[in-house]
Parts: sequence; structure tokens; C-alpha cells
Amino acid sequence: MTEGSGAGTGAGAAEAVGARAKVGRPTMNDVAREAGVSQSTVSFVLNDRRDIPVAAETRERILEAARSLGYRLNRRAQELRLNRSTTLGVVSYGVASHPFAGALLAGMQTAARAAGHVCMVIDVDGHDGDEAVADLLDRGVTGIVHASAGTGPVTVNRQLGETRELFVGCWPESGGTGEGTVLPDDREGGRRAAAHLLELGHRDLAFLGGPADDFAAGERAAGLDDALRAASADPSRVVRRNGDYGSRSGYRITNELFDAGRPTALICGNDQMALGALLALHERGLRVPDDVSIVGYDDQEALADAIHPALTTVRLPHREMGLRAAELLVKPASGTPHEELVDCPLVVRESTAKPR
Amino acid sequence: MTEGSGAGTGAGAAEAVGARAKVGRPTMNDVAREAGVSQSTVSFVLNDRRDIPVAAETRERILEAARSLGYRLNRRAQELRLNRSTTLGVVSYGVASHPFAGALLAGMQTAARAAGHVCMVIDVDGHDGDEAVADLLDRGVTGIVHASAGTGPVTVNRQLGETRELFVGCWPESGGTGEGTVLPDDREGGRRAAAHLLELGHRDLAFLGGPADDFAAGERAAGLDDALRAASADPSRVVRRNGDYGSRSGYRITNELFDAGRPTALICGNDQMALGALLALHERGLRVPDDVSIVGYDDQEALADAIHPALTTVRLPHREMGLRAAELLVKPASGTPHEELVDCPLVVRESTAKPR
DNA sequence: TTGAAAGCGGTACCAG
DNA sequence: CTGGTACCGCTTTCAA
Repeated sequence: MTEGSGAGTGAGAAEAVGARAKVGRPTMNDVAREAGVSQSTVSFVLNDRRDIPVAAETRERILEAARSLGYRLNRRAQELRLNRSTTLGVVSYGVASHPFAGALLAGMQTAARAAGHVCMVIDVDGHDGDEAVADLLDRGVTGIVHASAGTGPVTVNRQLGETRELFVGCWPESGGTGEGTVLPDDREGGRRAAAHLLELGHRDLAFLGGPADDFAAGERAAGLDDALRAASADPSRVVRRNGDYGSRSGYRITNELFDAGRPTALICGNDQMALGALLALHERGLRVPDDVSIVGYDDQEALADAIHPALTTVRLPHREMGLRAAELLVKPASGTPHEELVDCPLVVRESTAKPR
Repeated sequence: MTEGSGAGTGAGAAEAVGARAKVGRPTMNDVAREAGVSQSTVSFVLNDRRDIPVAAETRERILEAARSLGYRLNRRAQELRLNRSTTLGVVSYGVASHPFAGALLAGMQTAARAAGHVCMVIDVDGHDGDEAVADLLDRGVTGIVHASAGTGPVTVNRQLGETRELFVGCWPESGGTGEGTVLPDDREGGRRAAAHLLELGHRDLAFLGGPADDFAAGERAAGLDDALRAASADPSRVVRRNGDYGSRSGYRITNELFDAGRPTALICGNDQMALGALLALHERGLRVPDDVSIVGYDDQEALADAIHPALTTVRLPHREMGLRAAELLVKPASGTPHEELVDCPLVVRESTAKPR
């Protein structure tokens, strides 16, 4: 009731304001003014709060005003008020370098989105993830998933207070896995690859493993032993070599192997090494799978199913891993850390057959 | 000065409050209370606003309080107040499916981060990107980059009002490229691949192109013609076939080609097709590059440089494209749409040599 | 040199 | 049924 407000009618004031040029996005206040109601009523209607009764006619007017103004919700304001978050932070250890990173991301993305969340991703290339974690935290993410396609340790020192953190395809070097880890079941995958060959009747196996100090490589080798034991096969019959997961090491090792002996089946550390092996075999005039069977690992899109013959391999379920990780983080914390092993199915294609 | 406030000393009040259990993250108010100053002073100090003079001793006290409380800025609130954004929206058309998507993302990520931004990425798999754009807009992103590793049209109908949008590796089917496009210079890349072979002395070329209706495939073919013209070579001397960018099509076409004739060099639509060609050649007992030279396209990590012989190819600069796109969007709009072509360098490795 | 207060765009309680 | 109002955490005048 201050004097000088010239408070004739509300409509008069609205018109005066309407004359001023609009700047920025329309807000609920703009919609309210347009519809001639209060801003809170707009909030109720736009949020479809059916517990608050609003006259059908009023509701229509508000909806129409919002439409004509091109109103869009300001989620920042909403989340500030509600003190809740619909963003998942992901710190990625090498999106660029790994061909699987995309699948991992896509999986997280899908699960996040299904829960109305969206992913903020920061890639820390090499250097530790602390700064990224801090940044994400400032932005109020629901939780953070540390993602790597590499299945190895990752550097994060400063475990921030109450942060919800989860590791997929990796684990913190410093220990303390937060809400848990999601990893591929490489041991069972390795067992399957070997069991498949054993069942086909192969007895002279060669194992072209990954680097000796690689965790996944070790698991896959352990799986091989499991299969051997289960089949009561002599472990000394399989010749083992370590490579570096690169195609060239597969090529080199295969040549060394066949210079010295004549295995009938090759179990490779990954699809790349399998490709190298295939190339070496081709050059030697050996045919796959007629003369030699090959099984890979990873089921690398655009490789395993693309080469000729198509590669029998074990699939690394990156998409599923991402899905699972995001799912775990967007729903309330379970309290106890979750250690999940995701199944790696054997994909039988053309590169394996019975020995002749 | 209300009665009953028992406003003895400020310290007394602070203690009373301090006794209540803390819930949620500490705010500037908490820091202010702890340091015995007002919240605005905290803001000045924490933002290091040197234009506002604050006693060194006060400053120290505030910094100490923030540290001991574990204070972290709430960016949501800050950005709401400032009405500015430090998030870049990216809608991705197939992160999972494309092996290059990671590099594209990493590039955007790097540029965004250099400007204090972070990327929110939504992958729309197949269906149109409208919903994703709307969501990102609600979240107040600075701009949106539509990203695809495929170099093709993309479906976004509802071009929202004043949104800053940019397309990398794609363009909107419906026209209107927003602030512009960033694409690889495939024509020049195609020219380089062909020129390289021509310079080596090859005259019997075969072109194993991508799908006839693919834009990039067309550009690369046009580049081949450019090279032929520049070398005054007879265009009819090069036999052309269309494949589907898959390894198997490279394998099949190569077999057909060599059943009918004997080119000395193969220009492939991409590295996958080159791999197929290599496999087919190997099986026929033909050696690369001794008998036949091969050049690929893409420089697909874990393929081109991994196979034996390593592939001479043209590099698709996805990382650079991503970088450029994000750079353009985090800085003020230029006004005029930006059409950028990023250079695709020729990477000479082992699969090409002079014809015998 | 410091503090009070307005307001960014919403939500939700409470009175009418 | 509807509007007024406090408040989420922060920035920034304006006074003291």
C-alpha cells in the first residue's frame, strides 16, 4: 500500500510490464502474468500436481500461456530448490583410446536416462581423477562412476566425504571401492573359450595371453586352467606365451609357435591378437579353421564379426556393465558395497572347428 | 532487536547453532557463521574479489573456516544467480556403435574443459534428437553440439528458438545448420590417397568405395577423380566398385576384382574394407605391398597400425573435429554460420610400395 | 572494511 | 481453489 504505486488494477500493471522487451527465457512469473494467475498456481499446473485442485478453466489458461510463451522449465532452479540431482557424473579413464569406451558410455547413458538422469562426463587422460571428481561434486551430481574399458587400477586419491562412487571396468589403486565395482567375469570367459576348444576335441592348445602383469589376462589364464582341470587334461600340453594385446604380438608369437611346433588351436588374449595370429597363419598357407582353430576375446565390434573367417570369441559386455553401474548409482544407496561380475558369453562363429 | 532473541554475543548464537546436527553440504552461511562474519564477506573472499578490500586477518579466518568445514561451492546456485552456464550439451548419434565416437567425445571434452565447461552427453540411438535437445535446454546448457562419427544427415526437427547449435560429423536433414558444421575434408583426403598411389607409379587402380549413397564415399570418389585429372590419367583405367564399409565387402569385392583382372593397387573406402581386401589377397597368395598396394581410410586405431603389414591410410581427425566444435560453442557466437573442413592427413605405412 | 538485503527461478506451505 | 510468502545457495549493490 505504498503511495505512488498507482496500483490501479492488476491488469494495468501487467500491461505496463508486457510492454517492456522480453530478455532471456520466459519464467513461471511470465506465464503467471500472461495467464493472470499467481506464480504458485502455474507451478502446480505445470507439475501436474493433481492433489492441488485447480479449476479446469484456469489450468487451460495457464497451459495455453506457457505454450504461447514457449515456456521451458529451468532445471537448475528446480534442483536448487528441491536439493536433488538428476545428473550422473562419470569420470572416464580414456574414452578416446579404447574402442569399447563408447559401449560403456552408451550403457551408462541408457540406464541414467531411463531414470531421468543425464551423464556429465569428464575424461581424465592419464592424470588422476581428483580434480574431475571435485568439479563434478560442485555441480551436484547424484554420484560418480569411474569408468575404464581397461579392467585395471585407476588413480584417485582424495576420496571425498559422502560421495557416492562406483567403479566400472576398474578399481581404485588406493583401495576403498565406494559403493562397489562392476567388472567382467574374465575367469569364466577364459574357461569358456578353452572348454569350447576342448569339447571340439582339440588337445594341442596354445595360449597367446595378454601382458603377464595384466589383471584380465591373469583371470583368463586362470579360466584356462579351470577348463583343463575340468577336462582332466594335462596342463603341460598347452604352450603359453604372453603378448601385449596388440595385433603384431599375435602375429609374432604365432610365427614363433609354428616355427617350433604345430598346435591345432590358438586361444588369444583378445581379438587383436587373434587377428595377428590369423594374418600369420594365412601367410604360412595354413587355413582357419580347417588347419587351425582360433578363439579371440572381446568381441570387438567391427573386427570379430567382420574378418574372414568371422572370429569365435568371448564377448566383453561393456554395454551391460555400463548399464549396471548407472542403475546402481541412480537408485538409493544399498549400504553395502556391491561387487558385481558381469557374464562374458562365448560367441561361436567361424574360426573354430574340430581338429582334423 | 526482537525480544527473546537473547542476543548476547554473536559467538553465543553461533555455538547454539553449531550444536544442531549438520545435514547436507556446508554452505557459505555455515562458513560465515563459523568465521563470525557475514555471508557476503565469505563470498568476496572465496571468489578472491580483490576489488573488495577485506582485512587480511578476516580473510584468513574465512579461508580456515571453509577448509575445516570442507566447504564446496554449489555451482547450481551460482549459475542460477549469474544466469550463465558452464555446461556444453552434446547429443550423440551413436556413441556406442562407432569406434570413433570416443575420439570425437574426447576432443569436445578437452576443449570444453579448457574453457571451464563440462559436457553433458545424451546418446539418441536411432530416434530423433528433439527430446534430448529439449532436456539439455532445460538444464541450461551453453549450446548443443550434435555429434556423429558417421558424416551423414541427422534428424532434428524442432530447432528451438535461440539455441546455439552446431553439427560435427553430421548435418541436420531438415536444413539450417545453426552456428555451423565441422566436417572432415574427405574430398582432399580421397585425393591424397589416390595421388600417393599415382606418384608411386601405379596405373592399374581399383576403387573399393563405400555405399553409393554415402556422402563421405562420394567425396572420396570425387577426390580420386581430382587426383586422376591432376595426373592426366585416364579415368576409365580405374575400376570402381561400391561396398558397405564392412570388412566382408572388401573381401568379396577383392576376390571378384582379381577373378577378373589384376590391379596393382587398391583404394579402399575405409580401413575395414582394406582389411577384408588384405585377407582376400593373403588367401590368394598375393603379398602386400610386394604384389598389390592397399590404402585405407579412417586410420582406425587398433586396426590400421596393428595389422601386418601396417596400413597406409588417410586419417579421419575425429579428435580435432571434436575440439574445434566445442571451441566454437564455448566462445561467444560469431553471428555467421561457420562451415569448417578439417584436414585429413595421409599416413604412409607399410601397405603401399612402387609397383613391380 | 563489513553486513543487510534483494533477487536468480523455482517449490511448497498456509491462509483465505 | 488461489495467492502470498519463505526459502534453496549464491552474487552484488548499497549503507553503515
